[in-house]
Order: sequence, then structure tokens, then C-alpha cells
Amino acid sequence: MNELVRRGTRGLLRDMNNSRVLQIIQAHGPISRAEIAKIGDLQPPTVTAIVNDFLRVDLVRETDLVRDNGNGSAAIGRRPILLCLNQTAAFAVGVKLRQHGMTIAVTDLGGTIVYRSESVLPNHTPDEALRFIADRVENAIEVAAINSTKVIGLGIGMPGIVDYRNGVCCFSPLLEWEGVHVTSTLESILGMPAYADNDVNMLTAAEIAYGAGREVSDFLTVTVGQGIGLGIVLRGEIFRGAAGGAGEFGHVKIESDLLCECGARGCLEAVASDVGISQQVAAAKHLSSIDIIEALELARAGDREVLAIVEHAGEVLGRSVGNLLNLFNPELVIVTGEGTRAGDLLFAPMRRALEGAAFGTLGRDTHLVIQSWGDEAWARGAASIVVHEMLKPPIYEARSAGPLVHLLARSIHGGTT
Amino acid sequence: MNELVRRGTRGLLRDMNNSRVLQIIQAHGPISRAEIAKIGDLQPPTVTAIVNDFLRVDLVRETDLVRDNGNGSAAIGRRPILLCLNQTAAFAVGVKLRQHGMTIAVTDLGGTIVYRSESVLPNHTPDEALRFIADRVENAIEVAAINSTKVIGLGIGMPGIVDYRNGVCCFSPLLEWEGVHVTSTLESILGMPAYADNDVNMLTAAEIAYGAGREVSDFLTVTVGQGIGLGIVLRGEIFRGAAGGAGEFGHVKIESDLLCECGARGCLEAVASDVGISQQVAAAKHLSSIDIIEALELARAGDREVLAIVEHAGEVLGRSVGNLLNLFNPELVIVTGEGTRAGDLLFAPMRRALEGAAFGTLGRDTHLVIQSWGDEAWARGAASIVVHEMLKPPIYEARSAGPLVHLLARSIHGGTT
DNA sequence: TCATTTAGTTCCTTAAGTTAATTAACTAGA
DNA sequence: TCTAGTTAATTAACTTAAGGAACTAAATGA
Repeated sequence: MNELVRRGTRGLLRDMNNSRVLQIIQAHGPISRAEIAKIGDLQPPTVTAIVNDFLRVDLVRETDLVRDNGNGSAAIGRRPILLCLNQTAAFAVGVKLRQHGMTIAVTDLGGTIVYRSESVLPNHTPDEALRFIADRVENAIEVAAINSTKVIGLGIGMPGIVDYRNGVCCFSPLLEWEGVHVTSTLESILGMPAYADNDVNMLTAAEIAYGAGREVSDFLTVTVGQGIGLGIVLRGEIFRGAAGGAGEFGHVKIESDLLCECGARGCLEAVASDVGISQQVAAAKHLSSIDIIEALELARAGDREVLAIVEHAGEVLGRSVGNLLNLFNPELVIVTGEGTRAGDLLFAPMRRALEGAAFGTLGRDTHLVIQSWGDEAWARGAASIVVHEMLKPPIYEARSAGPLVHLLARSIHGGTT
Repeated sequence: MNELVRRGTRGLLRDMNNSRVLQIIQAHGPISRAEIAKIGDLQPPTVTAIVNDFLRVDLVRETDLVRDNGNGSAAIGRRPILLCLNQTAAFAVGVKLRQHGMTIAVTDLGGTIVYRSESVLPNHTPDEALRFIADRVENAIEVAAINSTKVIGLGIGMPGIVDYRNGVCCFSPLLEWEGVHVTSTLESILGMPAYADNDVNMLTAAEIAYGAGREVSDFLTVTVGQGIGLGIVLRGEIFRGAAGGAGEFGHVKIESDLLCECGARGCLEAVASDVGISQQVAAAKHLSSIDIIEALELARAGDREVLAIVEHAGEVLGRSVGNLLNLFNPELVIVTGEGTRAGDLLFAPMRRALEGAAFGTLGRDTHLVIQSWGDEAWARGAASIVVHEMLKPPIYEARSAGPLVHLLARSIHGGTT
């Protein structure tokens, strides 16, 4: 039934508690050992031992911040030594692939981008493309002047269906990739753990690590832009489905005859994405094409025909998201992507339709966050998947030792520079 | 982020390996210790120690079955001692609540029903109803002549939204329950672990334990009958959503004006459930009502009008299930419930619509099983949730010690009867 | 100065996986 | 029939990491 769970080995205990302590330090800012023990339900000696490992690797640092009770009165007893994550103890590389280009970002553990580059992705075979990517990554690390032993891994996001567990790009029409073994190739060239994922999941990972999903264990990320995507977070983990194709939300079918880019008719994407809306507007206005921004200006200017199209898009989107609530019952839905610039034009009808479609009180009980769009989110997201892999409880079997194990193991030999 | 994972305590290792070994014995039939060690990636001494615990409690028994290589030629070396689960070492009680009645079933670990009873559920307050249920359960155990120390727990399924983790029935229109603390009440009366769940999830649990989902880690159970329900299995675990309301599939909205029993318009249930179909047929034939069986007979007799209604129901159902494939990407979809008696009348158009709605090759890659309907499935399912709780890896924090821990702990004091 | 309180460490114990050696039970060939 | 070879299962010694008690450190306040 569940052969994926790790067996009970001695190392598992330490791995789990390592992750537990590190996660607490990361989440609860400067914090004392005693407080960690309390929050994590661990024994003080265990915390001491684990923290010592982290201090040795310089992953965690002691601050000389003096305790303050808030009300100004100093508390009794020995002052705690506050610990915080050393954000620059390690770095992660994020790669976002597009149809003809790629963005590379190097971030520290806090998600701060320390280096960024754009490249044109030459039109080669998958294998050549991967070699090119690896070359650009090596170059980025060099130019960013980062000690390569401090790089804990590479996250790479791409459009299409990706088998995360095995690191294989199953099917990507835009890249024209099918069954490409992404991570194994990159790992063997670069010598660091690599993680490949669908691009929407990269964004979702950023939400888990730094965004609105930070405090929430079950939420959905809906991306509206050129296409419509969905990231699913269950129990604090990104859910990817049996073979990695979960969340093809844009190709959910609704009652409509509009032709989608995927070749099918009636996809949500064909009605409610930026591309879908502008195509509908172009057809209505008898134009060969129209930019989404111009289309929205027409709507804002009060063009009834265009308004109706956008409103309908909002309704359809709202109903589809409402159906998601029925299925997933999340605490939170984050809507993001370039499409958020449509604002209330799209989201007022969306909210209405959403409450109508959700079962019982689900529509009112679920928080909805419309998040304005930052272009750097993709890049941070790709890197944050690596950080996330480092922090998550190592409960399931993995292809290889995770970033944290690597980091701790390395400096047993290497010393503490 | 993920405070739900258990901390790394010494007992965790043994708990995890206990579960691992027991699961292997349960799944792989009569099996030797050596083979368990191989499959489970455990050391032989660990297996021996764990198996000894199980033998002491009589949960597992040694058989004198002689090894046979299949080709008749006896193998070299010492013959393995084959182990198998003692199905009657423990019993679980399952309760299925309906609007005005309840079914109680007592099963052994293999899911064999050893006792079964029906009761009318008197129309009382939730608290009185729970007392009544507890009374009937105690009676059932007594009449079934089972040593009460061998009863490992109670599973109770009900229509509506149930918070499984906290054992609370949040909202059940049929029972007129809202915020009822089911398990804590039953546990305190009966003195055994209790688990409350949505009724569809009970069926799904049965599929995991004994059905088509036995070998599959990600699948969906779609129940078609009076209503339409959905059970979601991810990584071998039933997924219940943030507050237990995941899987309100019957109230997913489609393009339709039909009024659903829930008060909303356009629910899938209003179009494609038994009730929905017969209501549509009744309206078309200008009858006040018609039985679903008669309606299907009309269709089989060739009534074009009725055929169109059933066909449309199948299409809508297929499109909705196809959308589920896009979202969950399961390996398998099991369709079950009374509605399966409609046969190809409903499922031929369903299959067609399904393939059209699923993205890319998802429709062809996913197995679809239409499962004929056994009435005892609900009852077995409720009990099997307890068995499932006993077998599953104890990775997450639980309200109290699970059934396996209970069983092993009890007979340290009690001896091995 | 000294009792009190909270933080953090040290040392010993204990549970449970790990390893290697040992015993058990069997087959096949000389 | 004896012996070498092989697989199964157990035993005993070892190791790791959590658990717990005692102890040191550092602060407050009378």
C-alpha cells in the first residue's frame, strides 16, 4: 500500500528532528534552544546536540540579541541565547524554462536573489539543451562569486507535465520534450541534487516558503495569465498526483465551444486566461488580434461587449474555483499571475460565482487572496523548492540524500569555513 | 508549516517498523521472515523481534505450509517458516448511519463480517443518538460473542461533512447534525478508539483494504447512487481536506438549471445521480415520480426521450470525472454504487466524454473500473477504517494511541489468550 | 550575599536498529 | 551415509540517538 515511507532506521530519528529543529528556527525567527524544545516537543539535550551540528556548519548562528518581554521589564533567570538561520550559509539555484528562453536565479536560504541572468534557449535536442542549462548554471555560480560547496541544489521549473519524483519531463508541448530525464542528467553534470517540477508548482513553493501560504497547511494557488494553472498544497506538501500531472486546471472542461491551444474544445483556459479573453475580444471586434491590456482598457472604458466577455470569464473562473473548494476544501486560495492586473473587472464576478458554486458554507469559510504579480516570483520559487526539500520532514524515500544531509555530511570532512 | 509530523522519538522507529511488517504480512499472504526483511528492507533480527511481539499477541501465526517453488522442484536450504495474519485475532466494529437507520457490522481483520444488525435510529438529539449507537454496539459485541478485549475500535460513517482528525460531524443535513463531537463521546462510553468519517470514505477504505485499490497508491472512488460522492486516495491515504469536507463531488457545478436537493442549481448530482435521472424522466413523462429501475427499463426498451436523458447524464458524469483526472492524475478510478446497475446505458457515453475531457493522454492512461455493487460494502468499509488505522505508518500525530499500539500494549499485562 | 528562576550542558540510561557469528534445517553429490 | 553448500532464523555484542537527572551558567531581587 504505502511502500514510499522510509523504514524505521536510527538515522531517521535524527533526520526528522534535524528537519524539525531547522524548520522551527526558520519559521520562528530568532529563538532560544529552550523555546525550540517547547515548540518542537523535544528534550533540551536533543536540541542542544542538533543545534551544535548546525552551528558547526554555520547554518545557524547565535545572536547577542537580549531577550525582551515586550513590556520592557526584563525577565528573571538566565537570558536565552537566541538562534537564527544564517541565510547566507547556503545557496540554491533556480531555473525557469520558457519556450525559447530561461531565467536563472541564485538565492540564499531566505529567498533573497543574489544573482540573476537571462539566456536564450537555443533550439536543440533535449540533451543539448540540458548541457547548455548546466553550463549557464555553472557560469551563474561563478559570476555570483559563491563557493560552490555552499550550493545545496538546483530547482528547475518548466511548462508541461513533470514527474517530480523521478525528475522526468513527461510531456511539454512548448519545449517539445517528451520523457526527458532532467534531474539525473543535471545531477551528473553539476554534482548537486536537482529537482524538476511544473512551473506552477515552483510558484506554489514560493508561497509555502515566503508567501501567503506560510502559515497554512492546505491551500491552492491558481495562476491566471497566458494559461491557467493550479498548485495544490496538502499537509504543507505540494501534491503532484500519481505521475506528476496533477493540477491541469486550465484544461478542465466547461460548457463552451471555444477552441483551446491544446486542441480540445471547452477548456477553462480558452475562456478565462489572458489569451482566451483577448481572442474572444478580437473575434467580437472583428480584429485579427488584440493585446490583453488594450482589451482591458476597452472594458474599463465601458465597452459593453468586452465587459460581458470579461465578466463571463470571471464567472466561469469563479465557478471552476468553487468546484475546487468542493473537491479540496482548502483553508486558502491564492490567485496570482499576470492576469491579476484585470482587477475587479475579473474578480468581482469571480467571487460571486465562487460563493454560488461552493457547497454549503465552504465559499464563505475559505480565504481568498488575490496577489499582485511580481516577476521575480518564478525564479525565487524554483530555488525555494530546493530550500523546501531541505526543510521538509524526510519521511518518504528519496532518490538520493537530501540537501540538508549533504550539507551536514560535507563539512564533517571539510571543516567549518 | 508541517507541525503534524510526529517527532523523532525512540518509539517511533518501532511503531513504524511494526506497521511496516504487519502491512507486509497482511498484503503478501503467507510469507517468511526472510522475505519480509527483503521486501521491507529491514534487518533479519529486527523482523524476528517484531514478529515475536505479534506472535505473543496471536496477531500473527506460523503455518506449516511447505515452501513450493511453483515448478514443483523443492528449493535448497532450510525451509522458511511462513507467517500469516490471524484474521480473528482482533475485530473491528463498523457503523453506517443513514437518515433514520443504522447498520452495525462486526468484522475480523480480513474484513469478513462475523455479525451484522440493523436498527432504526430514533429521532433524538445527537447526544441521545450517540448513546443509543453505543448501546447497540455493545449489544452487537455481546451477541456476536466476541471477547471485548479483542475489539480494536469502532469506525462510524455518516452522510455529510466530517472532520476526521477531530472526529466531529461538522454538517449533516440528513441527520440534522452540526458540530457534533462523535468520536470523543463514543470513545468515552465504549473505551475503544473510534473514527468518524464521511460515508463515501468508508467505501474508499474498503477499496484500499480489500478492493481494486489494494495495489494502487493514488486512486479515486466515485459513488453513483442516490447522490454522487468521491473518495480521494493519495499516497495510499484517504485525503479529507483541510476541515474534512473534501470530495463534495456531487455538488460540483455544471451548466444546468436543474434544482438539486441541496438547494443550489446546476449540481452534478441533480443531473447524473439516480434521483436526478428519475426526476428528469418523471418531468419528461409528466409523471409525479418514477422509480429509477422503471426509468432504466424504459431506456432499455428504446424510449428515445429517456435514452437521451441517461446518455446526457453519462456525458456530464464523464466530463466531470475527466476533470478529476486533470486535477488528481490518479492511476485508477473506481466507479461504484447502486447507480452501476445502469450499465453501459450510462457508462458508454461516460467513457467517451471522459476521454474527451482529460488532458493529453491522461484519459487513456488511467484505468477505469466499474464495480458492481455489494450491499455489505458500506459496513465492511466502516470497520476497515479501523483496520486501516492499525496498519498505516504512524507518521502523523494522532489524538490517541492507535489500534495496533493498543493491541500490543494490552497483552503485555494480560497474557496471551 | 544568597535564594530563586530560567537556559543550557554533561553524563548516564535505555530502546531499538546493525552487524557478525551461530544454530537450524534442508539438498545434493561423492 | 557423510559432507559441503545453502538458506532461514536466532543470538550476542555493538552503536546510535533519545530520555532523564543532575549540574553549571547567568540573571533577578530581597
